[in-house]
Amino acid sequence: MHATVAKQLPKNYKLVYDILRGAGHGVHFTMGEIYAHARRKRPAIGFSTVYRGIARLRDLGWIDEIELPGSGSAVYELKGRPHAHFRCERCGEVADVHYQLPARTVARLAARTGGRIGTAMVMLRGLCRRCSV
Amino acid sequence: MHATVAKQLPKNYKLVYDILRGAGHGVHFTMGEIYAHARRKRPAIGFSTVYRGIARLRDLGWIDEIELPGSGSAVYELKGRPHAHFRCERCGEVADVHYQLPARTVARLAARTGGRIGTAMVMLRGLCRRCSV
DNA sequence: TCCGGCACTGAAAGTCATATTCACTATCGG
DNA sequence: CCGATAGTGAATATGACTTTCAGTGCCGGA
Repeated sequence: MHATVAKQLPKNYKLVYDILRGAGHGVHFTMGEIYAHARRKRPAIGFSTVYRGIARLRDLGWIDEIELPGSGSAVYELKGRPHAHFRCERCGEVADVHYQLPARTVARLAARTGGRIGTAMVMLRGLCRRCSV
Repeated sequence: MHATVAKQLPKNYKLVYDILRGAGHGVHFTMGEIYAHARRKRPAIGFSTVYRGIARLRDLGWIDEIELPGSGSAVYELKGRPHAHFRCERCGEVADVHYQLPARTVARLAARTGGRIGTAMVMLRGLCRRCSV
């Protein structure tokens, strides 16, 4: 994986990346949660550094930033294949859903709008299994 | 339509609704734009009143609030049938796209997550026709 | 080894779009 | 006319980023 390149990252940014990588795919963190984890490993680290680390990793394409409509804050996860997200309106939990709009559908929509579609995101909202009981 | 019920709205909320209704379907406004329009019609109106008007109309289900991932602010439009949104990454324009996830697909995803899916939103991002030249 | 520079850092301050609080005021059923 | 309730504008608070500032550290070249 990115190991060899990762070595060139400033150590604090690497620390941030390791938090996400350690959790694995499908685990989501808010900026605040990542900061909390980072402080546990390196108490003197500042919020700005974690923030800049996230920004760098996102720009490098190593992590995905998911903007949750209506939640006020974004969540981050290890870069993976495109997928949809489900957010429970009661507990706020965010779960990955293995689904993406068929390429054919996206192409059809692009033709209809006359522009170029870069990304298509699907956001599902409702009650998760636990909260819907 | 809602005419009879609309009469019961406080006049300032009705003013806000009329701005959206006057523009028709498929036209999007940010909170700030709505406030600007409102002031033109009633210069003494306060931001809070417009804000509360929007909140009320949204709760009544007369307008839709669309949270645009990564845009920092939501846009509002007259309530209509469910549809997807396309946002140009260059000019920021938001356009309606007549498409919604097939009910069958949503049902299949709900079964897979084990929860209940209330809404499914599709957000497309890319370059609009004018910006993609 | 010593130096110049640029990347990296933490704390603090700034931004921006809402949300909420406060002290009235207008309205409506009696 | 009255009291309760809803509506109002100004001001303030909030939350999540985002940028600025004043160093610090590290690296390649002389």
